[in-house]
Amino acid sequence: MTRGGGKRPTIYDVAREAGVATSTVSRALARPERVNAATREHVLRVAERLGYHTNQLARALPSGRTRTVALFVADITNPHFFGIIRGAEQQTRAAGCTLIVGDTEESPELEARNIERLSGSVDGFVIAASRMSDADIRKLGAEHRLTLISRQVDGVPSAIVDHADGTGQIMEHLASLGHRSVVYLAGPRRSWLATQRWKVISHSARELGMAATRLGPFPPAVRGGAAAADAALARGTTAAIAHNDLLAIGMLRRFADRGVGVPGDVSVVGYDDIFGADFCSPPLTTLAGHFAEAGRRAVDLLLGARGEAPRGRGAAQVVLPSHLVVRESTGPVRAGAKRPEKNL
Amino acid sequence: MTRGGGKRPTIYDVAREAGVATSTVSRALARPERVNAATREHVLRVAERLGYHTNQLARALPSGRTRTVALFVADITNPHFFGIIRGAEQQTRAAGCTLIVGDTEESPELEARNIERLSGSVDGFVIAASRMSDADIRKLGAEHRLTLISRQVDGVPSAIVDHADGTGQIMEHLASLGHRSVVYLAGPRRSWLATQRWKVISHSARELGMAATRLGPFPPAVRGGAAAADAALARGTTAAIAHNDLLAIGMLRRFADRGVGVPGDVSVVGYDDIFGADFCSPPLTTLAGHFAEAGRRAVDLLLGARGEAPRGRGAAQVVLPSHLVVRESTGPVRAGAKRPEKNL
DNA sequence: TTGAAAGCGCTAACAG
DNA sequence: CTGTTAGCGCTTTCAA
Repeated sequence: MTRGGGKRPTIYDVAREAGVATSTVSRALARPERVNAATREHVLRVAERLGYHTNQLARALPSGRTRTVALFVADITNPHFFGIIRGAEQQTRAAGCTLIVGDTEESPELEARNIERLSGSVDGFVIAASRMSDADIRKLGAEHRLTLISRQVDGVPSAIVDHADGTGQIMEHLASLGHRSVVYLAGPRRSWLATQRWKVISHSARELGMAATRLGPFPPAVRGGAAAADAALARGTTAAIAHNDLLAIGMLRRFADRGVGVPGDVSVVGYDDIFGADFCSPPLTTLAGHFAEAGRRAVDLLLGARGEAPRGRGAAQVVLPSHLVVRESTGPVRAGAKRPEKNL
Repeated sequence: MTRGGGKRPTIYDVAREAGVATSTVSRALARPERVNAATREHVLRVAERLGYHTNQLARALPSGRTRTVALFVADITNPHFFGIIRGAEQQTRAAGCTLIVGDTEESPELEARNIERLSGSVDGFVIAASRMSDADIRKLGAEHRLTLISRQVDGVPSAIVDHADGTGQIMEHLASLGHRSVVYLAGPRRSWLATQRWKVISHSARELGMAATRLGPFPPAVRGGAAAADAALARGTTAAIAHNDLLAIGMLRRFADRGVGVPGDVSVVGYDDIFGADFCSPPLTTLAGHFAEAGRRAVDLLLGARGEAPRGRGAAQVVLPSHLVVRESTGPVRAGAKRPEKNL
């Protein structure tokens, strides 16, 4: 409640004024078809006149359905999550529900605590880029309605953008440009994406006859870029794949400061195609995906829309397509470029 | 409620198990000082053992205090609002409350509807860049707990960044570079900021002996940049002030496409210093402010923290400092630059 | 300090 | 189709 000068009218007020029982008012409001058309009209008119609005809290108490869903993101500062938040917000609103957003600051403890705190006040949780362990997520998934974004765990519904396939695209792109070595600047240790991506990178590298090195972890933010760029340089690689665009942009800046040419001396690739990826210098080659759509689907999954499979065994695992956006931060290996050093 | 395999324990369960009355349990939980230390300990231990968690819904029903605040932003896509959202989220969480965010899509109707819908489910509202009329806001402010961000209305608490003073800084900066004319690419018609800024621009222009023209409105987004840039060009101005950084970045892109030099042919200034303003080309001169702090203060105002003045007459109007970040999108007028055309 | 009991506003049987 | 009557889980007088 915000504040009622003279108290907001309740169904009791409407009932008295309309000369009917409260249950009739309740039905007229929530189940119009189960009330005589005439009385319904009458009740509605009285409610209107009194300025009645149903108290969602009171409505939720008996049923336990709050029509609210909570979304947690690992870092609300990262533009990448904007798309997810926006999609989730749209879909939640479309379903007549309300969205709560929380920042878990890359902390699995904070994730768990938030869920604990909000449990009972929301109908379910959507977690984007969860840093919790598979086991903890599975446990939480058994106790609460829960869907994941950018993370897959058996038995828990999820929506991700196909970064595995996308990472393959990145590797082929680099190989076709003549790169013989690649460095992956990894994200947080607990990041599931980081693990998955490295798997694909190292596997593809073997197939393509390239050398691949994993460095890090680095904070997936612009400020992590300097250290990441320096580390990549120390390896003498010709191609660097950053954990995300934020890190890539930070690297671009560092390379510029150090007089290292991009893509002349080194090619740089990012993930997410965030706002700014198209106008940084040079514009960034990056893996794009419909993250707003991922947000929407995750909410759908949670709310049980679209006839999506339930949780537990056979929980729906939505995989959205990704595509590589080639811009100017990647290019052919320059003739006479340094040979990659040995993969330590 | 999410879902309880075997029902979540209630204070009744705890009371029975602990051999006390429910009211004692309630007190032990909410007013520890009003219960005997020994019984309190005992009750707490039992609650712990049973895995009891208070149902916030049930707690809110009698009191009407939901410990939840709603934040509405005009466009959740705009990075500018990220800072505000983040600050609001932090402060809300610090106060032990929960934040709901909503996108009002630049629509005053949607603002009003959202407030109506959530009224009763939240303790108050924070609206950033409201598009409603002063009268409507004042009315809403009388009926609900409400604070504003980037908008001032008599009698309603608010937190803004000092764009009036900041706009003066912009004008002086341009004047000192030798500009004799300036164009303001205005934001949405209903934008209070747009009106305020134009007032300062036209006033400063008179004082500084410059010509000033207002063009627009333009959508305050990157996509609005092309039309804005073309309009500015048609005026033959040497300096353009965009309603926000998004629009400015869009203009930069258009100028580049058309071969117009920035700042050689025309200087460009934006507002907000959003993510990306420092690495677009050229890096953007823009008015910066602590928007996260504005978000924090707005929540403080709402929750009545910091001993801030209440609403009504003398409602607190927090004004945060702004400062001009001079980058490379502004520069001296080139010798032999086109003369500004007559101000129509 | 503790217990009994009356709600908060709405929904959902169960009768009529 | 409509009214009566229990609750939902917690807080809060009012007594004891």
